[in-house]
Amino acid sequence: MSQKRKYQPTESELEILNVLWDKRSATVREVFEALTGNRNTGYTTTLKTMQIMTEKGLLTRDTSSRTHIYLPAVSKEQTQQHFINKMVNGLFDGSPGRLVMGALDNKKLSKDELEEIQNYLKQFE
Amino acid sequence: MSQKRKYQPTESELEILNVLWDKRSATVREVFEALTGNRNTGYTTTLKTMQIMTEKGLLTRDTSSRTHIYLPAVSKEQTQQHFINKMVNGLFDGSPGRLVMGALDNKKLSKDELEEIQNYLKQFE
DNA sequence: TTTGGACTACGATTTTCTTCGTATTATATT
DNA sequence: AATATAATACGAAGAAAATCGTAGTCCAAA
Repeated sequence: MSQKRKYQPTESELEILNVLWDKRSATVREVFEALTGNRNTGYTTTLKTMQIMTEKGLLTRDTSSRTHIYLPAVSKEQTQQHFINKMVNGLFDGSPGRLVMGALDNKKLSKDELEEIQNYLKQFE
Repeated sequence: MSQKRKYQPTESELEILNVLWDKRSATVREVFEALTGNRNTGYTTTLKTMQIMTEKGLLTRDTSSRTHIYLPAVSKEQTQQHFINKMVNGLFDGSPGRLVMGALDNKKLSKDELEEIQNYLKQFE
């Protein structure tokens, strides 16, 4: 029974998580730097959001030094599955298969990716 | 160039759209009835939300009778693609293929659905 | 014809998310 | 040592979403 988490990341929290999933761990400054380009918000916005995420249990942090070091407390895969389920239930009549087919229809799907999927599918046979 | 819609449905707007996509058209009362079971909100909440959705251009309505009749103004497929793209960008590194594989990993995927996907994939070869 | 039920309109409240400014403290540079 | 730089904490404003209550209107049944 996969215990349902109380808090799931919001949109801007997801952007922060993406940075942390990529870097494994980072300071607020590093996350902020990685984010500029995408977003255009102030440093304290990122700080505040990461503090809230820590309260929510989405991040953990090492506060032993003055400059705190943050880590993701939720895995990317776990989060992906949550949103896949949400999408399946909310938009694909509860059928994961329909989501798969919807994603296969996606215009941005490349030949290479299609081939990769073909191969991936073999493992289910 | 698929013109990007100004408004995309929120979560509770999506629930309403699902009813309308299913029924093709419905009154507020009918939507409300269909929703009880899922949600537990008052009638005027549904009414208000549907009025806002009409302002946003997500619904249209026939107001010639006292009891208004609502219709979806956006297609399900179009909406699905929007959220697929959003998910791909926000959670799957911009790769639709990874979303497909994530959805294939979904526990609730049945044997039948897998087979259906296998067949569906053939059309891309 | 009166009255009760069902409908719409709309303002207002609550909650959640996002953003920022300011105060305070620690560190580093001159 | 003094000052500038950079970090955290925190309150609060702003915006969007969700919810509800009430007022007013139409219609049908008694």
